[in-house]
Amino acid sequence: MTKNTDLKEYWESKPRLLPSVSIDCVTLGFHNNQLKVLLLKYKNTNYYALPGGFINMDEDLEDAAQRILEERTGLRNIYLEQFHVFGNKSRRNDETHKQIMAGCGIEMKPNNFLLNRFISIGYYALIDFSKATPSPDELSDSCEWYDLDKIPTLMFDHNEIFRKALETLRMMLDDKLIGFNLLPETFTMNELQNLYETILGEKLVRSNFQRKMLGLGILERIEKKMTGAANKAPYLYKFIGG
Amino acid sequence: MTKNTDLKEYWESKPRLLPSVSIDCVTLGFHNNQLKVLLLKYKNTNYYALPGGFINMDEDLEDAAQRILEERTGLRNIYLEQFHVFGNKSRRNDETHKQIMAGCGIEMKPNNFLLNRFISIGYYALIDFSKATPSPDELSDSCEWYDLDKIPTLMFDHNEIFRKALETLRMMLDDKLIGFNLLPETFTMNELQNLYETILGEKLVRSNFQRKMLGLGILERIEKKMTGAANKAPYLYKFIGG
DNA sequence: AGTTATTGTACCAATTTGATACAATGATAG
DNA sequence: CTATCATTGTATCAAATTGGTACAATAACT
Repeated sequence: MTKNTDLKEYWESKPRLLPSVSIDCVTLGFHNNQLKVLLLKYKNTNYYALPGGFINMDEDLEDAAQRILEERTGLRNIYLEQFHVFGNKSRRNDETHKQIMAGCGIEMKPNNFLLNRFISIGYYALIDFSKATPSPDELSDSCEWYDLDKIPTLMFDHNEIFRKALETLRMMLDDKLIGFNLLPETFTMNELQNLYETILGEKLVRSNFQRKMLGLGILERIEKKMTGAANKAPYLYKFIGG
Repeated sequence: MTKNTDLKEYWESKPRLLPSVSIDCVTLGFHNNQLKVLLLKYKNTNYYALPGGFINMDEDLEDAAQRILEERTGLRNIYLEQFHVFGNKSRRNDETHKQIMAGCGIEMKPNNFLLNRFISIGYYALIDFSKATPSPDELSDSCEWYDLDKIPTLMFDHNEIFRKALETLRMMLDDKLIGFNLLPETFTMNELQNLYETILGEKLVRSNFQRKMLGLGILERIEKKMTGAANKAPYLYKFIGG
């Protein structure tokens, strides 16, 4: 499905989708001590957007979100959490839609289903950066990681959706112990602390952080990690859930 | 709109509604030291349900929830909070729907829009029990308060929706200081404590609770409340938001 | 062997929380 | 009019948690 004629057919003869409802995913990864978010750029436009999609008629909401994210990251069974529904009546914009489709060489008829009103269910996804292989969809020519302080202006209300996701993540971080989803199997205490500091946006005192994490009883100490640096080698830890 | 013919017309010629999306409200009040939830009972059936409704095409989500609740309680500008979207593909049941409509003397055609798949956005509402005047909708013959330990089996997944609402409320109670919405303008510290204990489902130590609440700096002490009981009279407090 | 930077942990002060105690106070009973 | 009673507002102290500093251990480099 790369030729425009195929695309056009695809978008006009969509399989049966749940009307009015879409999903947008705030997909976070952690790399080089930086929190990153996955964004699409639509072909031949300057529109950036969160990865998203629609729900098949015979598909549970959560399954739809998993499917959408698998298509963008290659990963299955992603940690994700619903955080808010965005449902203002004028959150979307017909002109933007038309330009995006035009960028793919598709002319949108006035009765195209995409021009109807949609609400969007926001999910945030926490994934292991090193395992994901981002790939764009049919309408976009890039799907890439962006540092949180370098997020461009996104289409519609996607900046607001992102903001709300981060706010929710911050609130849930201690409560649900979800940070580990952003790290590989094994990690050092320093990496874990950097992750927490990045999400919370504040410095933490090292010794207290270590005490707190070890006190939770959810970390298994694996072995020493010889870094090659001129200092004591840190332990590697593993998350033991439950 | 009380005659069946009118009703039938109403349900078959609905104004333009957002397809696939409904709203269900977990409406809580506090009375006689008991937390209570508002439930409907459909006419001539044994089906109980959370108050709910649909979204008009030109209506924001939040406004729709406010409208639905105003219709059931007579109150405007209710404190409410979105807490989850329930979107399993088989969360609703055609047979149940038909029975409910049949209870109102309406025969549902197979293509009735109500028989399509719907997702439901859950809102919880906290209201001043003494100010609400519950009133049933066209399909139900009662709209009443139920003690939390006397909730009947509800239709579809409404018991699950209720459970999730209460779980969310418990988590948010301290964080967002929302409990005050369940009390009248003025209240005693004892009433406030009873409310907290009921929501959290656990006893709290009186002196510590008082210290904590006063320490928040959001309570204004109004005057003594002479109760007529053989003891020291408590102060009345008022919530000062922000 | 000495230097260096970072790690794991110990330690103490400050703060918060849990639990008990007690004086103050409206009403009632004698 | 005084004694009694139940509940309120507040004080107090111990226990637990958190914030901040210190220090020995150690892997690699000089």
